[in-house]
Amino acid sequence: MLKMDYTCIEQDKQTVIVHGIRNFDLTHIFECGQCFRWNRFKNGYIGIAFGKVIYVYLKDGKLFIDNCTLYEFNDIWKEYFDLERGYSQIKESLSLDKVLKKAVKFGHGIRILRQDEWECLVSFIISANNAIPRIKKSIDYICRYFGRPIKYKDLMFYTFPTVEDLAYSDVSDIKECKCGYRSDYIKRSAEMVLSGEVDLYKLKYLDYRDAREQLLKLPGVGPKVADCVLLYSMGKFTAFPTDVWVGRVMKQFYVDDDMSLKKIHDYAIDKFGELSGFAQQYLFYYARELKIGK
DNA sequence: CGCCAGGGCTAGC
DNA sequence: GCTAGCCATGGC
Repeated sequence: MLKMDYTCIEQDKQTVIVHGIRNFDLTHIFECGQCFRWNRFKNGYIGIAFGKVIYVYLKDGKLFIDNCTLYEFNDIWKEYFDLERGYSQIKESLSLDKVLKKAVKFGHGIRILRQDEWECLVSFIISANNAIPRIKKSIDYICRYFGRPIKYKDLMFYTFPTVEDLAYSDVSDIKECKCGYRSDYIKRSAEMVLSGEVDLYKLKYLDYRDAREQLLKLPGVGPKVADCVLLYSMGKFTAFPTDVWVGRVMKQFYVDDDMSLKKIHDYAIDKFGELSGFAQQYLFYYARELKIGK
């Protein structure tokens, strides 16, 4: 079993080149619903995370990360892209299940990103009862309004605002970012994180249950949003975000049509165990791309 | 026009 | 513990 999904790296001017990359497809990674700030650019994607803009593309079986130093690769992107995890074994285990075998084949290059906790929290508060294009727009507005500008290739990008930026903001300004009734949740959650009432950046050291319980104290955070934050920013792979799409695909292949989302969630975690989060991600991408159950 | 979108909050049981 | 109605906003 391979521990890593790359072999070595080299630097060429402002680009880090990652050799021996496997189980890695940029479209799968960025279009499977786990992140909202990456956009197609030339042969790859351009985006911003942890205050840095990068342009990533695959060529000749190598991953090119432009606008990146060796230090930044090791400090940020190696973990962000979860490159030290071997996905082959995960995919093999999940593929013992007939349905997941198809889903894994369909989204073979999916990797679960390790995003910033705060950005992830706000993003998925916005996601509640919302449509993905609108979620992306609202997050973009928030970054333009409250974030810090960064220039790259004569293009302007904006960092995600800090906890303080939003805790001290005016709710009406958040509303101007088209966040609707979620604006107040964002402001109040920011205040609770800033005060330490919920110690957001320590939650990754707790187990899944305890970290989830803490997240559920935040306004705008229910079971589904909490699981997204746990899975996409804290490496809690027992999380199984159960939204309408996952509900549809589960009802199509696994459970009765009238089962509640909460029961489906519990059923899935019992079935997939430590691999629940990976299973969810393959199933979500499969279901949404193929519009299963709709 | 009504319905839906990566749900959560609240009231009522 | 569970469910029904409500919620901003825009695309269809």
